[in-house]
Amino acid sequence: MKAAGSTSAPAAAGMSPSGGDRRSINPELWYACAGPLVNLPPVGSLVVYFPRVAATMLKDADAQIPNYPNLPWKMICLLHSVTLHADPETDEVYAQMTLQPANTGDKEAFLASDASLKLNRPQTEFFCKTLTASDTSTHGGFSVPRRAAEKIFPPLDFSMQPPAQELQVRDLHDNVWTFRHIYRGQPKRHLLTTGWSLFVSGKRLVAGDSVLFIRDEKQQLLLGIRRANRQPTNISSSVLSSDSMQIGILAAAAHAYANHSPFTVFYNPRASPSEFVIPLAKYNKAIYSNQLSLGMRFRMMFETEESGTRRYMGTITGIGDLDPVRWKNSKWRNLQVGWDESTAGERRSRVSVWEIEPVQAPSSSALLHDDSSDMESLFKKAMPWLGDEIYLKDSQGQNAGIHGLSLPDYLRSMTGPVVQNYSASDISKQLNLQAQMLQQSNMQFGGSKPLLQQTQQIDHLSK
Amino acid sequence: MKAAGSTSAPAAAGMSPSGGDRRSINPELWYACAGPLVNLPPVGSLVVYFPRVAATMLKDADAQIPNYPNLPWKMICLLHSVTLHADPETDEVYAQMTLQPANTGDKEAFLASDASLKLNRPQTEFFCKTLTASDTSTHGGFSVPRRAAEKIFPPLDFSMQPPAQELQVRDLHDNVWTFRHIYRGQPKRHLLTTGWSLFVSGKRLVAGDSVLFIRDEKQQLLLGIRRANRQPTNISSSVLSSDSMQIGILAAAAHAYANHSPFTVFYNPRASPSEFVIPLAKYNKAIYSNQLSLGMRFRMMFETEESGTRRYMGTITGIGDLDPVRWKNSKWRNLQVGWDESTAGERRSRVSVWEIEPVQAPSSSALLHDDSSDMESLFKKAMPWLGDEIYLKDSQGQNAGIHGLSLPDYLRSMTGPVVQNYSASDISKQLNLQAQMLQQSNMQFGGSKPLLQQTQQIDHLSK
DNA sequence: ATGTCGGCGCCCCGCCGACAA
DNA sequence: TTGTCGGCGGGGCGCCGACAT
Repeated sequence: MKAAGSTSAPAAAGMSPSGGDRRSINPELWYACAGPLVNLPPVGSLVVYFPRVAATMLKDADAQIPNYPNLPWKMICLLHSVTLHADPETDEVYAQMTLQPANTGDKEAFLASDASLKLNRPQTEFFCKTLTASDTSTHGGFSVPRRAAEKIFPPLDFSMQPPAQELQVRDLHDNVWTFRHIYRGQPKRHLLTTGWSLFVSGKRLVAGDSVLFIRDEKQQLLLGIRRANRQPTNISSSVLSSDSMQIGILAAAAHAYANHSPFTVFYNPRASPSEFVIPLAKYNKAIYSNQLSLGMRFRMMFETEESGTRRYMGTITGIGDLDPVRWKNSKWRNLQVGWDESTAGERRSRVSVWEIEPVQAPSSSALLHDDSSDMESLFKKAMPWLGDEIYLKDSQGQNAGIHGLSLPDYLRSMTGPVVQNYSASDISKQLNLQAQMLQQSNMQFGGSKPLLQQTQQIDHLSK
Repeated sequence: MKAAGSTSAPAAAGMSPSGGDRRSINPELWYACAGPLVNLPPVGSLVVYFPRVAATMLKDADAQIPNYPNLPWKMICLLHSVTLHADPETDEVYAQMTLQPANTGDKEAFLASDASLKLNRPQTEFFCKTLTASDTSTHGGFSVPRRAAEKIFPPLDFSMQPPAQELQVRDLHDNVWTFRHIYRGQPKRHLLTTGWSLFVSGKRLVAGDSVLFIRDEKQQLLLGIRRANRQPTNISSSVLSSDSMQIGILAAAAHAYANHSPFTVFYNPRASPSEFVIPLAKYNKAIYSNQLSLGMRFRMMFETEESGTRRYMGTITGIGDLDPVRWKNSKWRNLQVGWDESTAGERRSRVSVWEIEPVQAPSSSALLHDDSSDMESLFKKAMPWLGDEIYLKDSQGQNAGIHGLSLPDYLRSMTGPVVQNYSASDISKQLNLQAQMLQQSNMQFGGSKPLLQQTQQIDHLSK
């Protein structure tokens, strides 16, 4: 019974080449690796792209690079495509997005942008564990947290002594890893033994890195990794100076902006401290409906140790551009904040408006007690972003207003032929934002009626 | 005697952290890894930079990238600095160069460029071996070629049975590797045993990769690696699209060209099929003194399997730009050639003028039998590049001539105060090219007299 | 519930000469 | 001269429960 090595598990545990090299990444696994806060905008929607933020992600200093005066701080773009990737060496996940500078006159795209406000990332059963020294040493296997094993792994046959099974798990590149899953020890516990050390050495995992198992819709087991935050590996190696990379990002954006031509950006959710591609509707909503003031309370979502989420509360302590000269009117991270639970530099001291959720004083709402009577001001209050700065030619800080799309036009566009592609309930979901805000405005148009009809009525009234 | 494992070699063989992380790369080792043909121009010299070639190295296709009409095909630049690097992950060697667009009026720099025509890379005792399956398997050690061991390693004490010693070898990052060097077997041979497999796995070497040992001037052993040509790992991963990288290279060059500001380029000698930074004197000499014609015979240097050099002979079969439209007048690889020993696609079918050595018909020389009598035409023949296209504003193909530097001025500049920093013999070496050519022109100014004096005499005569 | 450790069996790493190319 | 192999000895990989937290 002590014959430890006499396991009948196949010796062929380990990586298998698995044919298709360029197969597409499993989105559920990609999102799981990217973390709970990541939510890519859908293809076909409008987004706000911050080229200078993207450039800054590479390298903070502003050395000998041109400043591209004709490149605006933000560009409104149509998101043509999103491709999910994983670095074959490191398994680092990243997304490739094709953007094209666009007019907000693209009605369908604007609706899609609104639609993206609902969470459209796949929600999958998963668990994530940070590897301990024991997990990564060559001395033993992987200790599976009890809840995790019961939730994700196929149930063991407890009539066996000890209960054990072989798990086949695919990684981001569709390589199959084989592990022996056994329930043993005193007290009893779930362990991955045979095959585990090959995985650790193959992926070059060290204590502090995380491993993550999910069960997809077909009950297949998948696994991904998240490396601990190491020192940011010097990007500028062997090919291109980081200066040239910054210039490349800025020049590519400037060229695309001037020609309305498509271009490509890369987004690495775990390496980038912040996003530089934001759904247009999310941006507009935040900019125009959050009444900002010093001392205002807000909540903001953060990722927890084990890939969960939790909200922290904070207070706005300052409003102003990060750098008054170079970042004038960028509106990116222009809020200075303090946190209720402050373990000093743990959380960022600057955030962007669209990252926070304002905390409403529960007793009163400015909108509720507003005595406006004419429809137009009601609209302005309900969808205030429609009036200002919806187009992108504001690189110098002046708002330019909507080009070629009046307020009634925009509303009519929502009921035009394009919208007919959506079912009424789809529209209802996509316009969820407006619906909530309209209802907040105390406009009694029919309670729970589909919003499409509401909008049609509004359209008529506003003529 | 069969006690194989009872070796007294320390078990601590392997990598040592070795403190200083950012210590500078050993130039001898760097050049050895770079290959026998690589010869970086010296700091302070003038070079010709081909921005579009540098961009093309990344990616061949010309997708959505702007064409930068104001960016010339070649830029004459002052080489401010050269830093040698090695990728910490792969040990791939590369160089970082700071360039600044310059006038050829910089006399000192022009001289330095001439000086660079002599081989200034360190010549070091070394050997290079391509690893066999046995060398990289876990079954055994490394079989050292006899000549190599005798030339590079410290001599063994052959009174021992068997003769053996411990070798301490530093890699590019100054990590120390310890190997047991033993002379044994029947027939006798040199082997590296203990410590070798740690090196192979640590560097992730596979059969086909090469390892390279050198003994530097202080009798220290150093080692480097050259990986076999694998498929070019997709550059555009996780940070930047290859489009943006191309744009970055072009825009950085264009910006620097417009502002005469310094910029940075990276040169990877083993990944780049060709150089895009050429000493100005080498370029000019090739362009203006090689009388090109169809059918002309030439020789060209190639790297051999084991890091040696050999010349192949070929014939010019065509003269013309690579792409008549996009690459008009680029002069880069504008020669179509055939090779005497042709194993089909083994050698490139297109080369640049400065890569080849024309084969002179030994019986006659156009210069020798020329009957020109006036000095000016003699100069034109001796240093023909002085008259034409020495400055860089020829992006559209027209030559622009020297700006602000007449022929006598240029010659006088060679004897001006700046030159006083060099000793007479230094100058003699640096002007080696001109010396040879002047002598070819049959100008009898004093035979072996230092060239500085020759030039002064010329300067007087030309007034 | 789970991280670390001592115990220990056996796999395979790695050193050896034989042999052939 | 040097690439590959069979032989084989022992170090360490890796499976086990004990024990602590």
